Amino acid sequence: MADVFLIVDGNSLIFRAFHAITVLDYKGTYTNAVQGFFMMLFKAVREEKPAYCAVCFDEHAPTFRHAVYPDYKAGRKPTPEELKPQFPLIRAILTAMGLGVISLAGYEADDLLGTLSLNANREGVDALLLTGDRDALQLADNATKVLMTQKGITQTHLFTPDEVRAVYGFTPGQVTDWKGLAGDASDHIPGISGVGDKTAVKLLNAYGSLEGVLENAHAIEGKLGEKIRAGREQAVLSKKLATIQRDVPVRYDMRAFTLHHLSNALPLLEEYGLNVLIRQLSALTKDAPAPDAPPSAGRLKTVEINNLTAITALAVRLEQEGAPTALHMGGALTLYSRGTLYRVQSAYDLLTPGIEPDDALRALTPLACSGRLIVHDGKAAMHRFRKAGINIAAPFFDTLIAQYLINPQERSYSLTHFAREDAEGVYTLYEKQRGKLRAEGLDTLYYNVELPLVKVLYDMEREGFRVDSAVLGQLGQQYEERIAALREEVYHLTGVTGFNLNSPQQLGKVLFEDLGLKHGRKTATGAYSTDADVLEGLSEEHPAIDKVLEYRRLSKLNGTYINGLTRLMGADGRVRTTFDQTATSTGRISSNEPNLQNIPVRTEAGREIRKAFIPRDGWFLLDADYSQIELRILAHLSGDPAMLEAFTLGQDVHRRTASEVYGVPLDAVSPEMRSSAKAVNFGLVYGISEFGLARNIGVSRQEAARFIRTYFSRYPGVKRFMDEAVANGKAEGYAVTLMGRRRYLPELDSNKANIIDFGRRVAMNTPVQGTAADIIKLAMVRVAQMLAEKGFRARLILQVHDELLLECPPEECGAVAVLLRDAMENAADLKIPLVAEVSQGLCWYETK
DNA sequence: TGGTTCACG
DNA sequence: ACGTACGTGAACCAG
Repeated sequence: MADVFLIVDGNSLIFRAFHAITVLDYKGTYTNAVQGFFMMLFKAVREEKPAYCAVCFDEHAPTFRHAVYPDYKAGRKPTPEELKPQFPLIRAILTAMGLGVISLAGYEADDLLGTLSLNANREGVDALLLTGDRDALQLADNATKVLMTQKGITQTHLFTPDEVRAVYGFTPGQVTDWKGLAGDASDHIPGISGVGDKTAVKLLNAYGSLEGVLENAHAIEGKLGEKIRAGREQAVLSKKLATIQRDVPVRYDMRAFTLHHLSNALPLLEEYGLNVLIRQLSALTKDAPAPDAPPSAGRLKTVEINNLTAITALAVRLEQEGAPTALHMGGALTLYSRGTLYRVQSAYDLLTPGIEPDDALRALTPLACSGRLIVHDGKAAMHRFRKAGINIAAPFFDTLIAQYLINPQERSYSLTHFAREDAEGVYTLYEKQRGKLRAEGLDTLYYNVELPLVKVLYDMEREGFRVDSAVLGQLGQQYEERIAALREEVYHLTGVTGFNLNSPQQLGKVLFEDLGLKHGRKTATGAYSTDADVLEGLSEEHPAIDKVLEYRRLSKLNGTYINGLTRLMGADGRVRTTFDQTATSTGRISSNEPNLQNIPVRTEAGREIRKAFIPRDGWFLLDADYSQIELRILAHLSGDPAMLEAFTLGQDVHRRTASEVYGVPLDAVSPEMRSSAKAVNFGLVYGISEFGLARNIGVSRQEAARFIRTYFSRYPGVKRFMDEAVANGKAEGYAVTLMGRRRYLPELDSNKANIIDFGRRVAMNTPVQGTAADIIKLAMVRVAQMLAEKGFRARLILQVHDELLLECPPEECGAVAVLLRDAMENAADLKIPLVAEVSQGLCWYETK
């Protein structure tokens, strides 16, 4: 048996539903038509089990129609106020369900029914038309049946051609003739006045068609004959009005309108308190086959945007007040300017001048919930919709993220730099980027990692991190007391009172002029450097130095972390960072307002601050850390045998390096040797330079150079990798990560040695740091997906480059810890294992 | 606004 | 003879 395509006359059913069901008022929102409409739809789905389903809507082009037929449907009553807002809601629910929502300017729903059914038949698919409009009976044939609504909302009558004949006494082909003669008051088709249903049937039986009747009108006697002759023109026009067009130029993809995603609308139904529908839908989907694919990255690649008939692109530009300034929908452009939304062309009645921005966004719910949203900065759009009370789907395509992948080093990614600042611009940009991503091998990274990450980060931003302000306050008080004491000590010890210790300039003057200490480096601007490195070198020279260093450390902690964090705490006791997915040249994510990626940990005084970062009551924090991920990546990328072996054997990699470089057995490595070796390993990751290494471990440049030479003789694979990274960067013009992320290296073509050297270090560092970024991003997407799939309540709340933090209810901790570790360790398949360590605690301090 | 410093990976 | 370890963000000062 052929598949069935259920095609619904939306307008007809909605009006019927509205009048059939007593008006319901749910928190000020009328939903009676919504409920009635979906009850009818569900019944048809339940009984007829269609494979595909689309709902068609009228979309008038008033000027055109009125010019041709001035009196056309002039008597139509205006849509009741309580019904108007239910149209967009119904479209939103349908779209969320993944069903077709089809309309085209200048065409009525029945023309779309005629076209869609004919197209389906041509593909060997049967059509079932659900409508209350008897015009549709003309479409009945062997492959198209009509399910006509009767009284109320539950009774329907199934019409085949035979059934039409049995009930009405004429064939489907004669429906238009019949309408031409008898008219249809409900559809405002005049027909011939004085000719009713019965008479029309008799006339058709006698003469076959309207034309037959008119040709023989002269022979019809009496008053009837007069009326027919007088109504000739009316009749011809009426027949024309009743004739359904079957060649509407509408574009859509029937096969995309499966019934596998109906339950995606449950959140929306819940939001409007449509409990009856929730129950019916649950029953309906219980024994339905499983969806063909979860809503994941895979689906994103297969959806063809050109086949969509609904709105396809939306640009939301967020200004300071957060109002959208330009909205664009499926070829129709609407502009929002100074409090007024101007409609150029629109499918939505809600988009009229004077509308509130939030209402405009609500009108766009169908698109936003459809998973077909193309937007510049999807995460911001998700937040903006959420502010209007709407939870939208993850973006189908994010031009901001695409632009970042194409070149992660732009100064700014604001839309104006890349496209016209409206949705048409966004759409055009999308089309260009799609090809570019594919051409540059960035497809997989984009669709499997960066794009799905947008929603993961959105959820993390919404979640936030609970902070105990009492702990923070207490700590702040301790810091401040100590800071005040230190300030006085410095004034006393230096003999200079009242200068600003926070001013490097003033401090430099006191230390290097007043006290005459010998200055170290100078800064780029020629001032005395007073940074910690320099001061530590002077520690023995003057007792004030150590006090200054401690003052600096505590001021930092108090200013940035105690005061800064307190300022940014929400009313619910949580801080919410903003993750920036386009901030770094290497692929890392950054965090700001507040930056939660630089909360102190290295010193005990600072680490205390982590005691203020806590889970919600009764829950735990889970903290998962990659162990030495960058060195593991370096080992993988270089293939160096000694380095690979260190990780294969599970050795302490810095100790192994020391053993190699100093030529001593592993157990003969002293802490100092290990420390120097560790600095070398860091240096390698950063793109080694003798100068940098020398400065970092405090040896001469010559010694550092010898150190590096020795290292490379022990790790020739690493040496080869570094040389090749630079050579490849020079040849290709960019550095590349394991997953294909690029960073361009114009520095290598500079004629300044220092710039070229910088380019060389970047060429060496980017593949390492960038690959680590690729890997943890993929792990985040997988963790989020697995938590959702398994229905865990645990959620991601923070990423710190090689570390993931989750908030987790106690009963899930064991299972989630395992899931986390697995996801992180299997996010990439390297020549050596990736290792992630998970710990659990009641504050961030405890998880270390 | 840019410079300096310092918190993190 | 340069100026440098790679990648960030925030606070503060100076102009």
